[in-house]
Amino acid sequence: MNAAPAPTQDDFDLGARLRYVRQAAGLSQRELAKRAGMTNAAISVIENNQSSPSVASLKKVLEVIPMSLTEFFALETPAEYKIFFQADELVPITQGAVQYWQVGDMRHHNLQILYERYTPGADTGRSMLQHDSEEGGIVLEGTLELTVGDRKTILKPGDAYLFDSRQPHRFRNIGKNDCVIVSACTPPYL
Amino acid sequence: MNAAPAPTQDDFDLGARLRYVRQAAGLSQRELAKRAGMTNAAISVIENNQSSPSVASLKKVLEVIPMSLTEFFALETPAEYKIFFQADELVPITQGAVQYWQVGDMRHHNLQILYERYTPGADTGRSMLQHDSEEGGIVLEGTLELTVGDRKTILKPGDAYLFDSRQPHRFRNIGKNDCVIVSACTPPYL
DNA sequence: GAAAATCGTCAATTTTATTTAACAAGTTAG
DNA sequence: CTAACTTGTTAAATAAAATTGACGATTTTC
Repeated sequence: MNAAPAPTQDDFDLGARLRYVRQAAGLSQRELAKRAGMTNAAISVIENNQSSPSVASLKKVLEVIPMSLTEFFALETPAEYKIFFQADELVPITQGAVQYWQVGDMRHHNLQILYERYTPGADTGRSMLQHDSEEGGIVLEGTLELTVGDRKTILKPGDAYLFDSRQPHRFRNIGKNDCVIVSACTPPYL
Repeated sequence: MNAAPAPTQDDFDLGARLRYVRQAAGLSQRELAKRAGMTNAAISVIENNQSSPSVASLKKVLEVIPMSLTEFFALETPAEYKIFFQADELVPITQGAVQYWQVGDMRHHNLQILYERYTPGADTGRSMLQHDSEEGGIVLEGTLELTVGDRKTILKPGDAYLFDSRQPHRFRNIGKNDCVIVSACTPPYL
C-alpha cells in the first residue's frame, strides 16, 4: 500500500488491441488490409507484435474501423480490465491530511472502492463535502467522527455508515491513532 | 454548412505535437534522443514529418518526457486550437427534427456557440429541456415559440432570449418556413 | 572577438517495417 | 468427399524508418 508507481497505463499490448478492434468490426486480416491499402501479412505481424507499425500505418488501419488514434490509445479492451489488485497497485490519492487508495480506475466503473487512512486529527474539512453519489463504509481502526446533515456520531472499528452524498458530510479522526476505513461510492467521487 | 465529414479529429500534426512536448520538457533533440536510446536525426525527421515513427519508437520517446501514448494522442497543442472556422467546419449535431451546428469542440471551451435550424414544426419536445447552463441567442429567420418555465413568447427575426437553463425550456418552430437561430450556452450542453 | 559548445538538418548506410508470394488448416458449396 | 474458398501465418524481397557521420548556424565561454 505504498507509493504506487504513477500508473503509466501504457504497458498495453498493441497487437492484441488491434486484433480486438478488428474483430469487433467483423473484418478479416485480409479485408482490413485491403481497405486500408496494406497487406494481410503486415496486419498479422503487427497483431502478433512481431513488428511495431508506424503511426502512419496504424492510422490508415484505424480509418477503416473507423476509430481515431486518440480513441485507440485511450481504449481498454475487456481483456485488459484488471479484476485483481495487489496492495501496491491501489492508486493513491492524497487530499489534505487524508490519504486514499482507490481500487482500479474510475473510467470504466461506476463503483469506487477506497481504502482511507486518516492521521490523528485529519479532517475532510469544515466546509462540508457534497456530491451526487451514494456512499458507505466500515471503520477498521481508530475513532471516526462522522457528520451527515444535522446528525453526528462517533464510529469505532466494526461500525459502519451509508448515506446519500448529496447531504453535506464530514469525516474526522478524533482518536490518538490513525483511523482506517474501507468505503464505497457510486457514482465515483474525487 | 453541409454534412461536415465526421470530425475524425486525427488530422493532427504528429511532428509539431512531438516538438511541442519536447520543448515543453525543455529538451533538445539530442538530449531527448539520448535518453530515449535513439538518435537526434530520427527526432528531427519525425518532427518535420519526414518519417512516421513506429509506435515502439514513439513510446520510447514519450517515456522520457514522460507522457503516455494515451495522453499524447489525446493532447492538443495550443497551436492546434482552431480560432477561425469555415462554414463547412462547423460540427453538425442532429437531434430529432432540429439540426445544430457547433463552433469548435467543447473539450477545450466553456462557451458553446450554435447555429440552429428548425424545420417547420420542429420542436425540442414536450418533455422540457433542463440543464446546468446559461443560454441566450438571436433569431435570424422564421418564427420561434419559446417556452421558459411558466412563460411563453413568440420571437421573430431580430428578437432574442437569455435565461438560466435550469429552468425547463422548449423551442418550437411555429412558422411555415425554417427557423434559424444563433445561440450560445455556457457551460456547453448536448 | 574567437574558440568551443550546442543547436537543428541532411545524405549515406544500416536496421526495421511492409510487401509479395506461398503454405497449412478450417469452412462452405456442390 | 472433393473442390473452391476462406482463414491466419511465415520466408524472402522491397520500401521505409532509424543510425551514422558530417554540415552550417546559433549560443556560450573566456
